[in-house]
Amino acid sequence: METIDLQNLPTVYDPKATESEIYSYWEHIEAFKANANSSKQPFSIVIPPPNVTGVLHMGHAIDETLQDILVRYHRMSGFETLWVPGTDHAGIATQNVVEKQLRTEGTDRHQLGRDKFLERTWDWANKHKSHILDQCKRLGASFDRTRERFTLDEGCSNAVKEVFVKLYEKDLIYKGAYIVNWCPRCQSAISDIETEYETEQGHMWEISYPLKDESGAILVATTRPETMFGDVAIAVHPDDYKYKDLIGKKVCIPLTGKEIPIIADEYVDKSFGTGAVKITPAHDPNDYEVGKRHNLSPVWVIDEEGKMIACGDVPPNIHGKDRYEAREWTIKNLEYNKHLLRVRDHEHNVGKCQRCGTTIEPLLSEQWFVRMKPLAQKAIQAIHTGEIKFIPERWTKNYLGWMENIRDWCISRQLWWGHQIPAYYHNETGEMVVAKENPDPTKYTQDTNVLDTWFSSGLWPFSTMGWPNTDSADFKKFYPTSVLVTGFDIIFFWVARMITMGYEFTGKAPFSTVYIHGLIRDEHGQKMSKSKGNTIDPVEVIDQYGCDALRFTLISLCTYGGQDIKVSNDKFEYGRNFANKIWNASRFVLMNLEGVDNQQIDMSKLTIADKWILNKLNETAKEINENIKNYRIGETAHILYDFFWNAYCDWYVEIAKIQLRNEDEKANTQRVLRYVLDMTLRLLHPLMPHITEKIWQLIPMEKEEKAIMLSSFPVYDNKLAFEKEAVEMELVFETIKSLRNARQSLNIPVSTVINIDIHASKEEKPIFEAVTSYLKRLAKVEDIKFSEPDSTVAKQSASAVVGNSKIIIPLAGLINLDEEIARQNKKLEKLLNEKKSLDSRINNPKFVSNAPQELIETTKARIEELSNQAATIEELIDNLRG
RNA sequence: GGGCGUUUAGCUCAGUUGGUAGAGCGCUUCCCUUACAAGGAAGAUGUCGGGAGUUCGAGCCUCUCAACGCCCACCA
Repeated sequence: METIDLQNLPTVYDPKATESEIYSYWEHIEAFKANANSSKQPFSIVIPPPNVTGVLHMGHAIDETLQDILVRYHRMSGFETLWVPGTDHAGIATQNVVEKQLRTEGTDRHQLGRDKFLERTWDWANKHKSHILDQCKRLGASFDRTRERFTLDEGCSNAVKEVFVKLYEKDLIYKGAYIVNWCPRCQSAISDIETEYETEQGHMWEISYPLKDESGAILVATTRPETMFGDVAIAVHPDDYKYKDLIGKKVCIPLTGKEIPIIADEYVDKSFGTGAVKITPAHDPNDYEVGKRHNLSPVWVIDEEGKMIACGDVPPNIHGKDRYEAREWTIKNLEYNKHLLRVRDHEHNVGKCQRCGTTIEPLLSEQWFVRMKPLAQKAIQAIHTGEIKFIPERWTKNYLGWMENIRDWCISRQLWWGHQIPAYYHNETGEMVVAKENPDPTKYTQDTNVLDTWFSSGLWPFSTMGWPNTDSADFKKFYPTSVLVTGFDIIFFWVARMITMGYEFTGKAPFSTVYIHGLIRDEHGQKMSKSKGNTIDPVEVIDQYGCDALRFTLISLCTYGGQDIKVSNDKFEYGRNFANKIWNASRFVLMNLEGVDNQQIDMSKLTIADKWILNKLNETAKEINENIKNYRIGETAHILYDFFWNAYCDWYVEIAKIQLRNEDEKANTQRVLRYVLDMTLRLLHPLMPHITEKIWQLIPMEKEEKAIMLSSFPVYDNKLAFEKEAVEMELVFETIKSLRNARQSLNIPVSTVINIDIHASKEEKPIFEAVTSYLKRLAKVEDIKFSEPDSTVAKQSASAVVGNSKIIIPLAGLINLDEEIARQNKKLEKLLNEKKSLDSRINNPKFVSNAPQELIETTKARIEELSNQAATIEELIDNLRG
């Protein structure tokens, strides 16, 4: 990197210029590249692959940032670290996008044909594939682009075929006719979890089905009258006395007159509706089960587009009509023919397609399924054995609940974009062969269905590592991965499937930890969505505030409990301001490192303040390591913010200004300033990669690595523990604050010179003597005098009681005595209040007998201190009244 | 119907082994002090949702009630 004049750095941090420069530098030195042949301990993460159709949103921002923090932390901590990037082909979503394009061109996929359509979709995917990962680069993601994968690439496709064939051979995949959730718009089956239920205001129609023998009628309640033409029976509860005599009789379907039986089945709830249910096996999951029990053949009346089928069972007037139009026609005609006896408003839940929002049609059709129950066993076991743990823990219950009640997974989709099912049918005999390759393309035709997108995502942790080649270097080195980071919304879709597939095919958990973070919401707590128009574009935030500001803000909002995170645009000022603070403090340090040597800190020449900051840095390093290891990432942001701003900037840098003017202390102070800055930047680097790298490159010192991201992460070091000085400095800070407080509340202008007289206790005197230069500058004191603890106090003095000493500010004629008396009384009251409550505690015999000894000791000591201070203040007040 | 989460300063939220509450923003006062006004200094502000219990001691543990939110199941 070019040399820069450290004296003339801009006063405002410029993230835009910095970020692109720094990211290119990392790419240039290949800092993200993992080495599968390394002897270092591995740490690996696979990215939850964003959809190729996607544009970066806040959910990616938080997810990628958390992963990047873990990755950078481990890389710096000596692990061979791999973060695999990639994208998901997103079956339905992508096909929808391309189909939409075709529609605007006045054509559709059927006119184009499968091959041409796929060609076109591949073009589109290839064009967009890099886009979202390039956007992730703006987030500072340190993933290894040389290992970028796509769920539909050759390797993943090979893994998919391998898995499909193996599962089929073990009878864990089967083909069968079942009621599935059918989306009439996507024209495909979708899985149970792709179906979202919404409460809708509907109606309950009560329809009278006349008995064939004309002895009466049976009243049936339904929310979907248009399906009545597919009825094959009316069911009642076997014990329902109302209907006992009707069981076995026949009724006629109104409007068509088709005869169907009245049957008895336990499924019917006597108390709901009329107690009689129409059974439509082809269009309702429960009815299907009833139909099967009673050997009733299903009758299809609604087709794959949601239109009424032109068959003998459906009245000709509605042949080919949409299901809702058919409903209206049916109701009108039932009413006209006096078959409709009652209509009630009825609130019910309606299934919707997750992708397009279209109301699902339960449809009996032939699909491919994965038998999940046997596969789930190990995935459940893994939680109990602790092989896999969820963070936060509460998600385990959620996961287990789903796993233990898991149902078969419908994996076939009637789409073109995706992994085509590796089943082949003989053109003449129809014989089916399931194999990785077509046994004879001249004789066999491949199944036209493709697999659910999540089928390939479920293999992601090992398909990206070269599996099924278990000898591949990446698989051997980096599988199983270390941790999976994602939002709770895809625990069932994705996490659960990776775990089941991982165990089945690699015999191992694909990761040992699942780290679940909250969802990003808008400032009102609403989920962000394009349709609501309440999204915040991370790229815009980066342009406005900078990537590190975005990252730091988001991270600081992450709680250990994984609560959802509400953000609004201006929240990012928090991170922006912090970045700017880092920049300016660093700028100060760099400006004052002129002529600095390459020496280490001289530990024999440390001042009390040097020891305090080194101790504090050391404690901070310890806490950061612990918190990252425990996935308390939000906490690391708070700790570092507090350390850098409130300790390093507000106190140490201010004190360093004094020490730098002292020729004896200058050189070592420079080294301490530099060392603490260096270490703090390293601690901050995982959170704020760009600014820390930028500044680190500018620090004049010998560096073991080319980049901070490759340097070693600070850990606790015994040599830097200075507990005694840390406590002593607290007294110094309290003294300075008290003096500032006195000046402010007594309205003593900066221009007025004050002197102080320290009546120091024997133990505290050496501390005050060591820091007179700090007191003078930071508390704006001209002259400092020391007196014996019990010396007479000058009349008309303001004062401050700290520790066991008192600081006297003689101010004859300058202050309003009543004001000072009031100020002291307020302080006194505070002390006495605290003392009172501690007294009542210590006077309680039960407390003394039950509380831990250590607490009793500190309570006693505190009471002692409080009473001494209170007595001193009372004396001072008397003196003022004098 | 089952499960989970939330309720703490005006706002947004932290607060894991139970020892009398913190941050950011906002607010008040002073300050352009040669790193930073996106800054510095000094301050004010809380019966920790209601009720009961356990305990020497509860924001934290137990029970209960209330409000809001989410997930799962889904009776036609």
